Amino acid sequence: MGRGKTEIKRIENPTQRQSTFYKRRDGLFKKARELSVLCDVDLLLLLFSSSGKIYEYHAPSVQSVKEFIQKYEAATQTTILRDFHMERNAERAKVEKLCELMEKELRIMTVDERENYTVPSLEVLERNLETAMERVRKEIEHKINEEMNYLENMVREKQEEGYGLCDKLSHVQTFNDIAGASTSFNHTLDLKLGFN
Amino acid sequence: MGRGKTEIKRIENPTQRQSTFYKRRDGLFKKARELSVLCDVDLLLLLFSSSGKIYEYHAPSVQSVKEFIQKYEAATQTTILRDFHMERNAERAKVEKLCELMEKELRIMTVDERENYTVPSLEVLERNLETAMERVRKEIEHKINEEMNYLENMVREKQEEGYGLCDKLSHVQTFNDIAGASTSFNHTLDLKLGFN
DNA sequence: AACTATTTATAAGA
DNA sequence: TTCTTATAAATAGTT
Repeated sequence: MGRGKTEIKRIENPTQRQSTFYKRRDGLFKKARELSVLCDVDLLLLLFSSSGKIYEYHAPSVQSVKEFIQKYEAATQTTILRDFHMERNAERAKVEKLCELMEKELRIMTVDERENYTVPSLEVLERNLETAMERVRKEIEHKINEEMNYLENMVREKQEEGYGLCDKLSHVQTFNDIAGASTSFNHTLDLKLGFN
Repeated sequence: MGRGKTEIKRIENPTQRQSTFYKRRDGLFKKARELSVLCDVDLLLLLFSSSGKIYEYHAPSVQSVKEFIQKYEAATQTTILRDFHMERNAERAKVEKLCELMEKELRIMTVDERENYTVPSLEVLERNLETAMERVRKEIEHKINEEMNYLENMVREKQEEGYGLCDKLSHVQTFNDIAGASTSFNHTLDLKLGFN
């Protein structure tokens, strides 16, 4: 368009570049708006001019940049989320195993070192240890479940909004069966182990 | 443009809307590219078609959506992206805290119940306990690090396979900075706690 | 910022 | 979808 054909390469003259920037930026924003209105498209356009200024446009249907990007993330980062889940589950299993082993070792230790204790005293000790471990394990499980539910809900929400990955190659991965979830971490560790 | 003037309002006929979408989407992406090249602009364009497909364009100078968003975050003082790393670290810290608390509680317990033990015996016990906890903590740290490395490698691999979002218009998102990672799980828990 | 000669985008039709 | 083409729209060069 215009009085001469323009080659698409960086305009070296700063004045001309600036002038072209304004005109084309306005043109681009206008086109973006038209597309979003005509075709019912959710759209976000962010740009930094060469001088570092930010300009942004988002479709009327889009509430905020943040909202939009999070949608985008949900649609594209499913893989990462899934891995995150798997990792988390593995980690959880490991922590549980650790706890079991700790319990075991500690029990052995206590028995070994207490030959002269009375049986009732040993029983009390053992019961206390068991209670403690039970609580610890429950607490861990609880926290992990919370976290899982949180993540699951987040993903489901995004999904229900109808966002998916494009075309044949990238499919949204449904998490329904991946289980997974995450803690809201709103609990203070309460590990009073019941010995007092 | 075209054979008739078009009013800018939602096109109700789905066929026509789809057709217009393709044409204008291509036009918009072209304009975006031209602007970024001509005027040296960092630019990101993301859109969801009404059917939920994602299309994206970012200027050649932009490595990835993530990188761009981080720049945007820095420039606007906002937080948009979920930080899986930080979440992971937070969780790890919590597990460590758990372990510490367990250690503490168990130590209190042992002391409480052993008034008639000799001091050297108590010291041995305490030393053992400490060694055990040290190992447990190291083991956890080690496994988590392994896991992180694994994920990191996996993500890098995927990237190199040229994994991308849709067609010519959508660019592969580079995950360079998403870091991440995960364990290869090739270790057997070796938690001989050193009491034997 | 404005003005236009031109180029470019695209609506409608095939 | 994709192509063709008449026409509307964008904009380069200029003031």
